[in-house]
Amino acid sequence: MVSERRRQEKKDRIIRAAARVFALKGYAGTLVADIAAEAGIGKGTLYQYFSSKEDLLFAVFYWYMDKIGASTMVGVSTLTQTASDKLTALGNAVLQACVEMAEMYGLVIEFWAASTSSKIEGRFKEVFRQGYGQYRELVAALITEGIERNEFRKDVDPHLLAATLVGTWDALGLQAWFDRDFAPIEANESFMAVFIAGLKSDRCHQSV
Amino acid sequence: MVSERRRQEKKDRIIRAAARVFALKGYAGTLVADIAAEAGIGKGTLYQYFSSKEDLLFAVFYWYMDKIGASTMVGVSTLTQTASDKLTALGNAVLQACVEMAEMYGLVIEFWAASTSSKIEGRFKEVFRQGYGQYRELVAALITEGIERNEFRKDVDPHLLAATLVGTWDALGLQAWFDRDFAPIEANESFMAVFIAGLKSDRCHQSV
Amino acid sequence: MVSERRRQEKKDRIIRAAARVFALKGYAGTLVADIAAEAGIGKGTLYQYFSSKEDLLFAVFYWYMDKIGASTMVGVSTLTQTASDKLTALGNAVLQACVEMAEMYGLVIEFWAASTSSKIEGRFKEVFRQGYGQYRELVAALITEGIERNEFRKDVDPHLLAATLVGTWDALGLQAWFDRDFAPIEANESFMAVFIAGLKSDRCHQSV
Amino acid sequence: MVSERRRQEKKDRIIRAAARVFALKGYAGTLVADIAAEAGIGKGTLYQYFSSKEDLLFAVFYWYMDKIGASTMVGVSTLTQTASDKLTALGNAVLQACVEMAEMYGLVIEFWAASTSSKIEGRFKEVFRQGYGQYRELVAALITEGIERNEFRKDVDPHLLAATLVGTWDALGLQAWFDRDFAPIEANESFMAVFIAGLKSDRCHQSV
DNA sequence: TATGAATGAGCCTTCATTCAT
DNA sequence: TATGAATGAAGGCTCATTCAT
Repeated sequence: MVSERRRQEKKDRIIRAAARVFALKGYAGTLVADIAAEAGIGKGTLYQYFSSKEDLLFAVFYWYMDKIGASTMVGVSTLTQTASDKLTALGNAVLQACVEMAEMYGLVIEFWAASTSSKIEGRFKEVFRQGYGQYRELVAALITEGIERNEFRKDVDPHLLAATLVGTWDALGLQAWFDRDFAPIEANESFMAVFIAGLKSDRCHQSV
Repeated sequence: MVSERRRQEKKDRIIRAAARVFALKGYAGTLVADIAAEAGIGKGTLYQYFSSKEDLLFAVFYWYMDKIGASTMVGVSTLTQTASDKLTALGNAVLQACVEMAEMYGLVIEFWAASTSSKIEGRFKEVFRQGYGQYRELVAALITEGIERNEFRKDVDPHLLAATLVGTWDALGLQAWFDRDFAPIEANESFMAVFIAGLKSDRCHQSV
Repeated sequence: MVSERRRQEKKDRIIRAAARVFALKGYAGTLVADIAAEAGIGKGTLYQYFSSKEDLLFAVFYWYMDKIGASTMVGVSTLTQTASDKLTALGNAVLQACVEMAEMYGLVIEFWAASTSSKIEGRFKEVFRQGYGQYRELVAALITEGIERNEFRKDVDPHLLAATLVGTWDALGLQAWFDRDFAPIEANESFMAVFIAGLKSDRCHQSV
Repeated sequence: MVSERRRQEKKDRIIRAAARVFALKGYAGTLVADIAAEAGIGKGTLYQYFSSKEDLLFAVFYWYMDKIGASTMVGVSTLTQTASDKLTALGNAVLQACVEMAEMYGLVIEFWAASTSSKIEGRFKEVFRQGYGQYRELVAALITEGIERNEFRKDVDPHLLAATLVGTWDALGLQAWFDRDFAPIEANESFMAVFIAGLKSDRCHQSV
């Protein structure tokens, strides 16, 4: 029996190969043979590590969510002072990850599409919900922090805004994937300048 | 030969049936037989109106874009005074359309996913680009209008912001589809309050 | 929709084609494509009538049991006078059916083999049991009739003997299939002469 | 190189393991991995002793024929006086072997089924023919002996009867395998009482 | 024109066999 | 020698499309 470590490494290699192919051709458009070829292994070998094409999609999904989560968390953990800066930096970090994995973004769409297919809906939706949930919590916490620090106006609902912000970043990532000329970070900075100004505006008005 | 009018009516009926089924089961998960059954016709008949399943997806796509466009335009055409109000109202109109066609939103994902499939990528991407382009133009025009009316600060890039705003609304619609408890219009109003405050904030600062 | 009658006719044609191929090549050795070719239809068509290869094996099984049952019953229903004659004639009728369907006998072995495969064991075994059960009942009834008519000795167990007789005929059929030079009917007449003499022997001894 | 003896022992162990698994799951239903596991060796090791799965089936077949033959011969060699007793005892010995190896009987069916598969038909059929041939010869010899000893009537064909008797015992064995509640030896004694009475009946009639 | 029975290309998956260790 | 990971040929089944009615 080979070491568990070797096995896991091979699984990872297959997952990354599958991620590339799924992202490029979509789930339905991908042949198991394509993935095997991309991973440099035989078709049968793949089935020693994953029980089905669908199972492999799940594995790619979890891997991707982890990866994105890690990028985001790294971005956050290295944040500095003000809530404003943290928010902007968080968005940029997420979008930076999107840009760096541009060719992977197609995956997200495949995941959404897969969550439509009734058979597997449940498994995907739940993890999606959790992933986005954590993410939104993080953003909401930063907004709340800003409010408590008297940086932001007090009459906003952190959770509603967080949901929207997360959506915005998602959409910028999507757009960057769709149109490689689009610069999502630039757009985000431009946007955040306005948005954060809005978050601070109440203090401004109060000061008037 | 039946009248061209009758033929078009039947095509529409098939398109709407296909839209429902695609939205529910996804493109890959949909059988041509499902669509025929939903449309109340025979499988063979369908091929007298559309040359292939893919062709039908295109038809649904065009139909959907038109429909969304119309909703949006209706929303815009009934707008009132200030650019701020117009922007908020436009977003709400779009989201209202999303909510009303909630069960159709799955289509958008299918369209995105389809645009990944290399075979048909081109056709979709172009129409997508055009649709979103028009939409962004509209939003950018409203922002420009606000700037010119001295309603908004002058140091923003209307096109960048427009791209972001459109993305935000898209994302809220997606989230509403994904989580039926999510209230996108409420979220949008909360968000737009902040965002528009930000757009006006420069004037505020200037006035200080 | 075609008439139910046409559909049933086609099903029968497929079943007979499948029976020929299964008998010739065995279940495992048979390709679905072989059966389709033998039936003169496309592979896909077969699946409009049977949900799987295994399902088709069941259909062949039921068809075969019916057919054998019918032959047997016909043989019995036209029987004449004495229980001795009836028994011999029944055996001959069964073996006659075996000879006529010689190329089908392989099926029986496939059925037995299939009943080993755990997945389907239950379905087969039960019908087998019933089929053989009826058959044995019939033979036992004839022996009982012979006893009551004072044709046969009274100290025999009709059911035990019936089980054995049925087995004997089965085995002669098997042997005839295995070795085309073997004449099962001749063997059966030779055997039944002795066996029936044995059944009558007690009376003979008594008469001494 | 290990001793030839060790090698043969290991081969035997594999054969017995294969026999158990083939009998339980059938040839087609058995994975080579199952056999290896049952034999407590690796899959690859198996191929150092047998060149293929089919080859292993042949080995099991020869092993089984030997084993059955041995049982039978043991039964015969310990037989006593009269031909009647010898015949009954032989049948009982065979059936006793069947009962003792009940879980192995499935093998016989697999062998029959395998002999249907055109690829290997020849090899099996020949050995089957030989095995059954020897067996029938033995029975025919006993019947002839009975005739010569004036124990049995003279107007019977020993070979035809022998073929039938062997078939009967085979069928009783099959039935015992199929229905574990069936008592083949009891059935055989009941049957042989009648059959041997029939074989003696001519003398009776002559004496009248 | 409308139908759905017929079709077969295409693809996922299995598993006997090989081979590097 | 022993192993089990790797392999890919083979085959069951699906489903978009065609076609006879």
